[in-house]
Amino acid sequence: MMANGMDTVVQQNGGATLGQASQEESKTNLIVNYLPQSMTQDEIRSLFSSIGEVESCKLIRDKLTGQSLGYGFVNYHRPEDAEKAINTLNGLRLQNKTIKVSYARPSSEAIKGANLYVSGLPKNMTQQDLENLFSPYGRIITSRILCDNITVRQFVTGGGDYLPGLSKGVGFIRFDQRVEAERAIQELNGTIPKGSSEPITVKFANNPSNNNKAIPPLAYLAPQATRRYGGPIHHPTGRFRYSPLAGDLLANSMLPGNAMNGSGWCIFVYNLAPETEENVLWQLFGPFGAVQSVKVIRDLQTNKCKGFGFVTMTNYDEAVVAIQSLNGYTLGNRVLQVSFKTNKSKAA
DNA sequence: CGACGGGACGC
DNA sequence: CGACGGGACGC
Repeated sequence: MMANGMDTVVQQNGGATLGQASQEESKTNLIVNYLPQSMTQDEIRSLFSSIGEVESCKLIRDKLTGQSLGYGFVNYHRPEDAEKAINTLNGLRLQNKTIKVSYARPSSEAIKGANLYVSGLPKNMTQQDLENLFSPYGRIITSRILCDNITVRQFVTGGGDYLPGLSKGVGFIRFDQRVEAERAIQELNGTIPKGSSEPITVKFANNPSNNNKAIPPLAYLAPQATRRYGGPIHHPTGRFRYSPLAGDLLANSMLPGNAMNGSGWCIFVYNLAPETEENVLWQLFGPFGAVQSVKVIRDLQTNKCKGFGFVTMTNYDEAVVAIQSLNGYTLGNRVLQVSFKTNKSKAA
C-alpha cells in the first residue's frame, strides 16, 4: 500500500519557508522511515553503503532511553547514489517493517508539528479520498487510515492494493508546513464530507514522544514469541520440514563453529547471478530478521559476482528460518543454495 | 558440473 | 462516545 504509491517526493519549497539562508534542498540527503526497532546505525550504514559511498548516517534515538525512534538520515556524496537508493531501497521489507526512503526536507521550524489527527471519517473513505479532501490546503507528506485488522498485510504487486481491515474512521495527515495544517483545521474541522452524515474532527496529532503509555519495565519478556515471517517471495513449497528444532540442526552439523563470528551468524549463499548486487541479498534476507551486513563476492577483474555471497544475521533462530526458507528458492532461473558458512577456502 | 570474502589488535 | 500511525526532519 505504502511502498510504491504515495511516496511522491517532489522537492519544492516555494519560498514559503522563513529565511534559513539559502535552503537548497540537498539531492544527497535522505530520510529513512519505518526502520525496524532493532536496527542499529551501523546496520543502516551497511545497507545504504551497498548503493554508494555514504557521507554520513544518523539513526535518531530517544535522548533518554536511547531507543531507536525508527527513522534516520543518510547523506551520500553523490546525488546519483541518493537517487538509486530511493529507487532500490524504498519499500524494502526488513523484519516486520517496510522501510521508506525519500529525500530529506531541509530542516526547519516550519515543518514541525504539521501532523493532523482526523476522526469521524466515513468508514468507506479510502486513503485516496482522505488525501483528496486535504490536498487543497497543502502538500501532503503522508496519510493513513487506521484499520481494525492488523494481521492481514498483503502486498499486491501491481498496485491494486486492497484494504485488509475495516476502517476505524480515524486517520492521520502530515503536511509539509505547519501553516498548511493550521489552515486545514480551520477549513475542515467540524465539516461534513460529501456523502457522509457526521462531521469530522481535525486537530493536531499527539506528539509521539509524549504518549508514553505507562513505563514498560518488562523489556526482557519473550522478545519475539511469534513473529510473522513473510518473505517477499513465495517460499519453495517442496522442501518443507516439519518441526525443525534447533537441536536437530545442531545435531546435523548444520552449525559449523565459524558461522558465528562474535556477533552474528554468517550465512553462505550460492548460485547468485553475475549481475547480483547487495540489495538483492537485503531483499532476500531482510524479511526474516535482523541483518547486520551482506556481501556479494566479485571477481576483481570483471567486477561480476562470482556466484556467491555472505549474509550475517544477528539471531540464530531467524538465521535458521531464513536458511530453511531460502535454500532451494528459485531466484531468476537459478536455484539458490543457502546454509551456514563453513570454513572452506582455497587455503583450507 | 561448479561451492565459503576480506580486513583485522582497535579507547 | 472516543479513537492516536509504522516513533517522520537531526533526542
